[in-house]
Amino acid sequence: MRSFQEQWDLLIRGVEQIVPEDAFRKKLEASVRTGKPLRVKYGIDPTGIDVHLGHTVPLRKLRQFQDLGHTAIIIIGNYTALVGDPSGRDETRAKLTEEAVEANARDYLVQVGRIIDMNRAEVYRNGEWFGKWSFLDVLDLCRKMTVSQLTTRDDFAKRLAAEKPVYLHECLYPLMQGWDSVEIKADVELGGTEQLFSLMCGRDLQRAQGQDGQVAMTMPILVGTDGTRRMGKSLGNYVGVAEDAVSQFGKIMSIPDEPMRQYFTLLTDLTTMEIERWLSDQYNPRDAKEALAKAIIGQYHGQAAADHAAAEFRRRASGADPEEIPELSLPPDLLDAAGEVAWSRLIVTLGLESSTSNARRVIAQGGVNFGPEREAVTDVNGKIAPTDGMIVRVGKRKIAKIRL
RNA sequence: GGGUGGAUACCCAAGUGGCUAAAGGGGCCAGACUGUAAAUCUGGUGGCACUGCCUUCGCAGGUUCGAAUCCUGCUCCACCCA
Repeated sequence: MRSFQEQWDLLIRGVEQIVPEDAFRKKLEASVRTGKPLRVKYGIDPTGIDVHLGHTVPLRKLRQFQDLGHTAIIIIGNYTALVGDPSGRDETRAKLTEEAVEANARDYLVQVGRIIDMNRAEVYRNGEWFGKWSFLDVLDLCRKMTVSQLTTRDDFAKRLAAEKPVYLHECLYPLMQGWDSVEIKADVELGGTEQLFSLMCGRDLQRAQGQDGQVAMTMPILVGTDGTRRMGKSLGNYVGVAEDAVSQFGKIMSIPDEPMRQYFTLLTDLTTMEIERWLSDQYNPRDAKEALAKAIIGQYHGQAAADHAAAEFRRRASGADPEEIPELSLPPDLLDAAGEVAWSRLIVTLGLESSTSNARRVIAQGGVNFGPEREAVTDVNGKIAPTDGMIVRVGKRKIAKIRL
């Protein structure tokens, strides 16, 4: 086992806050001294199915704990998912059916396995204990928190101020999450900064049960590919860990320059010195971003795939056609007696635009060309006699090859 | 139970009888430029058999030459007072 100082230095990297820091120091020291691993908890609500880079921030930290010999504990909030976590939300989450939750949970665990060593991790569903509770038990749990404690929460306070609804069941969420910590006797709980309230709730509940309260370790919220809002599926600004390398590469290259430091720090293992070097004036930001993308993608697809994705991206950036062009057979009745078809119709048939109106617009904007010579299509009402193998390009990224 | 405010295009949000396929912003798309699918600038952004036609402003009716705008009923949402 590594020394206290070594562990400490590694573990605090990228962390937003440790509350209380002092308690963490003591726990870690004790662990080093006794050789007893810390029990580190991370909870997930199985509400969606795409694990994205934002989720990997606390997960990577959890993996770090694991690599230092501590115990990773994943809590699947199958019961809490039925409630809906209000944290950081300005709206109420939709509730899910139990079957959907369980399907999501299984899917989640597979994806989480890309980051966490599942062979060494403990996994629990919080329905394991909450499923056995009676209403009295619930009431008893409710005694642990006051309304005013709840309303001091930023997200609730905001919603109340904005005259948006706050439902009672949402108020129970932090208590449930906190109780999970009691059940598994957590030493540390990881979460995003918006989770602090819930994490501290767990500490309070544990102490009320006579346990040594857990330490809350919060990680910064990763900004999405738009560079402004948090990464999230519903915002469409996320990079999924299960996506193919080329797509991931493109998305990472599309982030603004500003969040590069955050991405480097939270999503790669590069040392602080290496990161600072990439961000210094001696490198073109494009090259730094490429290094960033490679470092991230390598973790999920291997270095070879990452390099390939970079090469592929360069090809496209230089205007060349991608290696693989989707091919599509045209239905025979598409062509008229003269063997021709309207450009707008062809573009829609090839799936390059969603409507003829859009197709016509993009033609009018000079965004369509075809064939090896990249002959431009200029006439909105124009027709073409398609030939086998003909390539049609719309905009910079959309392309298709015709099969007759 | 009583009261008030609200429901407009992908999202936010103007519009309260005709000039409204519907302001503005975001997002998205295209073009230019470049350091990249960054930034910046320009244009576009309901559909179609497209110099025209059709459909859209919570739902269903009604008034009117003409309605997102007025009337009636309904549905949904929020807040306030009890």
